[in-house]
This record gives sequence, structure tokens and C-alpha cells, in this order.
Amino acid sequence: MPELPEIETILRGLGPALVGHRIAAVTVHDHRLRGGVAAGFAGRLTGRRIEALGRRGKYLLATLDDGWCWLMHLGMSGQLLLGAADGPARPHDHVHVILDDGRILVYHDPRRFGRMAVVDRAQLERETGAGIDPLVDDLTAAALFQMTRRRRTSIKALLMDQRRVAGLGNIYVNEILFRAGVRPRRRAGMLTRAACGRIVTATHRVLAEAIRRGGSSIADYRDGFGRAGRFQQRHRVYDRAGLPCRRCGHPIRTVVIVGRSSFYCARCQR
DNA sequence: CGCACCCCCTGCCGGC
DNA sequence: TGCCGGCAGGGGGTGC
Repeated sequence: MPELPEIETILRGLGPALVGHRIAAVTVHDHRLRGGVAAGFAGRLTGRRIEALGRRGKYLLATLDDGWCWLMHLGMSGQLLLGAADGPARPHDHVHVILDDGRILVYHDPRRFGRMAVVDRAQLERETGAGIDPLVDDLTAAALFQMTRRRRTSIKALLMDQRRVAGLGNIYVNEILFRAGVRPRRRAGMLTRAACGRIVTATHRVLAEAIRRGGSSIADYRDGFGRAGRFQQRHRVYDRAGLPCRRCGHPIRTVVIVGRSSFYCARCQR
């Protein structure tokens, strides 16, 4: 579910609400998330103060007052919801974090593809540090051009590879390539410098607009307070197979690239 | 190196 | 109506 704009929306909402607060209690109702929730997880969080909340790619990171880092990934169906008080536990509410003022942060994740761990700096770097984050780092046309040289893979697969560009997923890569006028199957290594420039510009514009609209809610994405996003209303190609292109009217085509549905306009994208 | 094909898991939708 | 297959915003591993 959540890609960079959704995680950024959650970060901007929850950051001011969480930073400075101490964690009073933690309950893990189901440890079967990706990689498993470690036995000592609750103990490492309990009593700690949240010094900062940040993001890298699709990871959320809370810096703790003992120098360790609380790492969160929402997978496909994860939600992080801050509530006033502890209500009845719903199905798939796997982790409850009670704050010093009584508010509760619930991690809800039907598919359990998310991840939750307390890690040190080295492990944090190993898990999140590889790719260029278009908001945190400087993703330039020159950097993308260099990254794509001699790569035989498609530009879509390359942009979705978190070790190269961090934070983009299936929705946003489709939308970015439409706005850049580049077909998703194009070989990365064959792209011109100008095409790389258009992709970088489109990346920054799409992400900025998506964040401004609170992310994309296709089925179940919600921000930290349970609110849906509105960027799905601005999607040009994602999930629009057969529908007319919003720019030229040509039907949107769909094709599978490295196992993921891809959508493009054969007239607007070359 | 790149990709096809597995896995993880639940929910939803369309076809029969 | 109910069942079944396919698909869904994530990542990881293996083997060719």
C-alpha cells in the first residue's frame, strides 16, 4: 500500500504528535510480521522517549533517547493510527504503543507484510540506507543518467528497485513515467540525458502533489489519524486499463513488468 | 546481471 | 448464493 507520499503524510502528521513523548507501555498481540517482532521489542521501547520521527524510502524511523532506532515498514496493508484512548482491539491490530499521556498508537496490518524492530545505527543503515531518496537526497538528472548507464533492465524496474531509488512503488512509478512521456518497458541504459531529466522532474512534481493531497487511497491507506488520501483522483494511468488517456483519449494499455501491472499511454509515452 | 518463480498473508472482486 | 482463481500499494530468496 504505502509508498513514499503515504509514509511522508503519516510522518508529517504523527511527528509533532509523538516527538517528546515517552512510551509508557507496549503490547505485541501478534509477532508474525515480516522478519518477526523480536521477543525483546516491547522491552526496548518501554520507558524510552521519542526524540525524532523521520523517513527513509518507505521506512519510518523513530529515534529513541537511548540512541537506538525504532524501525517501521507498513508493507502492503499496514496502518499506524494514533487514537485518544485504548478501544476494543480490532482484528489485525498487532501492536499497541501507549504513550505517557494515555494516547495509543496502534499498528494494524491484515496481511502482516510490515516490519517493526528496534535497531542500532549499523542495522538501520543496512536496511534503509541504499537508494537515493528523492526528498531526502539530491536526485538529479545527472545522477539518474549515471545510474541507468549500461543497465539492460527496464526503467520501471530500475525506479522500483529500492537499492537505487528509495520510496517509489508501483503507483508512483507508473504516474511518473506517464508525466515524463517514457514507456515503462524502455531499457534504462538507452535513455537520453533529456529523458532522465524529464523523469527526475516528474518524480519531484508527482511526489510533491501526492504529498499535498495526502497520498493515494486505493483501498485501505489511511494517515496517522485515519484520514484517506486524495491523490488517487489525480492518477493519470494507474489502474486505468482500457480507459481513455486523460491527455489524448487513447485507451490506457496494461502490461506486466517484473511481475507488477504497468499502465501507460502508447501515444503519450515513447 | 536480470528475471521468472517461489514464499510470506488477508481481502476483495468477477466469473461460473 | 457460494466457491474459486486471480489480483492487490510490500519485500526477500533461489536458481537459471
